[in-house]
Amino acid sequence: MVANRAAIGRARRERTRAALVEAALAVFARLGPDAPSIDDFTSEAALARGTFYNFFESREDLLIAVAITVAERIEAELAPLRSCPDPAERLAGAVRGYIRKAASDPVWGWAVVRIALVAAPLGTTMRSNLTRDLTEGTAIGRFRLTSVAAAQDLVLGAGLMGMRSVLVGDVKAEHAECVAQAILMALGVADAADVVARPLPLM
Amino acid sequence: MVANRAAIGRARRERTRAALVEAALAVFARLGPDAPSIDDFTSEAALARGTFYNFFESREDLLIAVAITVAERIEAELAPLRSCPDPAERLAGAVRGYIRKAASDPVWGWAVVRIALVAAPLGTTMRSNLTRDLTEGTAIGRFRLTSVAAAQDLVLGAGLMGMRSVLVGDVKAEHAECVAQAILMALGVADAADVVARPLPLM
DNA sequence: TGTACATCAGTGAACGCGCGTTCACTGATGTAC
DNA sequence: TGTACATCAGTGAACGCGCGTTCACTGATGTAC
Repeated sequence: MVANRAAIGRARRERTRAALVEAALAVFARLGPDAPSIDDFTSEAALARGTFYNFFESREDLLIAVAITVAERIEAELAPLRSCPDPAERLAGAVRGYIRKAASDPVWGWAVVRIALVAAPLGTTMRSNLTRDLTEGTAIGRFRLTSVAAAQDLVLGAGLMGMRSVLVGDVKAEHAECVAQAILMALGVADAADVVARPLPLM
Repeated sequence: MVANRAAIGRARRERTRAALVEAALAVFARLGPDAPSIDDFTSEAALARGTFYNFFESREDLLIAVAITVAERIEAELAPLRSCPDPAERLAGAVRGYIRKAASDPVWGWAVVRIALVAAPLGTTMRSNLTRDLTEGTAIGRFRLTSVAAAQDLVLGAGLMGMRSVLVGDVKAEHAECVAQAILMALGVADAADVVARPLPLM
């Protein structure tokens, strides 16, 4: 019994908060950002309704917390990819990683598909690496683009729809690679097929 | 006073229903598919709340009616495009048409962006012409695809994100053409830039 | 032409459930002596 | 070591508003004579 009361209390609070966020992730994945009630979250987490207000001010607030968690989870898995020198491989790897993770963790996948365009922290995270890869790839002549904004729309839109198809389920196993390859072709990458054939360096 | 009562009543009902659908279009565009209340629709249309139930059974029901209207509106404008012999030009023209219409009619545009993936009639309409163009274009060697499903995801996803960017507003005037060109490149169309440079045959 | 009647689209008050929000309380756990 | 006390995370009953849904009614308009 060395730890003092304050630290123990903080740890307990932190665990409860995490349970609430995890439950909310599942609820948002199932119902989208606007439909769920406060009770949906707390009963999913097996907590009393009043507990919600010990941690969050509004549903919006909780949505942001979920978006941060969802983003952190995939970015951690994709970390090894960031050290790859080829922007084309990094970009394609990220697309493949997101789609593959949607397939292996559908709750996470549905959460992303449902909230990515609504919850700022998630959308921002996805865009930041993308912008870097696009500008660097253009600078070194790896990509040929008419417009960075259009390329962003294409990568993000195709990626999200790719995740969605995998989640709905009527699609073959290499869907992630097919989508990634089509995206690289749009960016003017001649060896798109080769880049996509390489193994993914995941955590 | 030749028309009989029944016909007059039907016409009046039809006008009221149309007003409700039009109001709902604006409300869904503003709030998305799940957030609005019944009162949001009727007060937007300046009708009594009870009137809603004279025409629709549920919000879901109204959403479907809106989706049909939204789809019909753009398909009518794009009708001349369907007689074009080149599937690449048809597909690119549809993408350009959707994005350009989002720019010129933002209420329509936001409605599409918000409900396309949720309301079946709209998504189905968008997919049906797309599938036809993709399979025909592949058959005659105009497109080179690794996967039709991946190409569908790419076109639909990029198109919707392109519309969204135009609606959010931080994008240049030829965004529609840039997105369409990138999509054609993804489909292996060598003369993508030329195809996209041609004038759009709209109604 | 004028009047009395019939129809029915649209109204809005009323009901009651669901849900957001509050807050006095519980009981688990650490601390003092 | 044992007991009394303090803290505070989590509880859940209670309140009341918002909103979905119903339904008796209104009044505009067509029809009969």
